[in-house]
Amino acid sequence: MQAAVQVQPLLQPQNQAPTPILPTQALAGPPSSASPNDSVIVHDPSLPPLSHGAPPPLPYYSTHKLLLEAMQAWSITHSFALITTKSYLHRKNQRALFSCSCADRYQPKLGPGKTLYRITPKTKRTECPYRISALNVGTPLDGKWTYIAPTGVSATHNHPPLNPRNHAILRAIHRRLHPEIDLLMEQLLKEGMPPRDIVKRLEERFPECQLTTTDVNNFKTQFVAKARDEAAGRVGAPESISEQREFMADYCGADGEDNNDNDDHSNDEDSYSQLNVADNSMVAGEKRVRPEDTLAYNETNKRSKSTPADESHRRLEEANERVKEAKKMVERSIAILRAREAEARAIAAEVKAWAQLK
DNA sequence: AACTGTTTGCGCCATAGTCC
DNA sequence: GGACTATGGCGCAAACAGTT
Repeated sequence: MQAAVQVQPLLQPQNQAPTPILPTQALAGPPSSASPNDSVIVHDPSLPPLSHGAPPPLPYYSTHKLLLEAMQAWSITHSFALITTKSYLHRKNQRALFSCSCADRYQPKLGPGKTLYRITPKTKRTECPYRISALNVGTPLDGKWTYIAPTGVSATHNHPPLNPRNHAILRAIHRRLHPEIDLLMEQLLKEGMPPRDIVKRLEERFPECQLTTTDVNNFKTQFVAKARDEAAGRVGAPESISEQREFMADYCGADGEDNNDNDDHSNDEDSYSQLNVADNSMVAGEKRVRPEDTLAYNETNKRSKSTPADESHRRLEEANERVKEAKKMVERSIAILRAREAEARAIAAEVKAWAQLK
């Protein structure tokens, strides 16, 4: 079993010159009289001024995701959120671009008569130029992720401080950094507590996250679906493709994808179909299954079948194998969850330490 | 070859509508 | 007024296309 990803120790201080902190007053925001319905980005005078410039020097991290989490922990204390907008290879080095969550431009939809229109005026996108380049100065296997301090316009925001109360990404980041929030929410839901009471309880325990009853209801929807799947016997396998790949990367020590660019993909079609027929849950190297592939496989499989008794025996063995795999996955999932909780606590401690140093 | 932009699909979340 | 549900916006990453 591969060891859980560890936060790398600080190898050396950042050698970039610290970015000058620009005036902390945010650029022109909506007028203070604007109602929440007029604009989503509403300036809340109770919030601290929006930070510009670079985060404090951070230790190296083994993955860009861990670096992002550390930066997110820093950003939410400065009333904005960072998201990954790009992840790519640059001269054999892995790089990623972290942007302010308001960075994107809202893309109007094409309406009747080919006229562009806005479906919703409630977009949180302001084309904010704030961005940070992250790069891996180590190897893909032994990552040493760090960042390049933003300068000039890239170090500024074009919107007021964000309030978690009306900015879902901030709340989502809080939840990611504090897995206890989800655990407590699950526990209270199991006890049958109504959403508004759950919100009150969570606010007492995690005042900074500012959850809403909608968050609780959305969590409840997932929670109920998960419980239904478990009752139906679908346990262990992560749901999304990215989770699946991440899970298998941790589980198998690989990235769940074909690492070798020169791999022969000629058998891919077969593997897609076999995965679909053999197991409804997702497995390593999961690829989406096209209906036509399933039909083609079923036809092929029908022709190659031996006696019904042999077939039943084979299916029983396969089923037993799948049960064993599912059990391993559940154990591994629990281990990963515990490791991530520890990471989140370590990151939070680092952020606190930086805040105190400041 | 390296880099950047666009498209696509999945899942999470917000909102509006409905019901109690 | 609050809970619940359906629907659509948006974050994110991968794949692909286009450009330098």
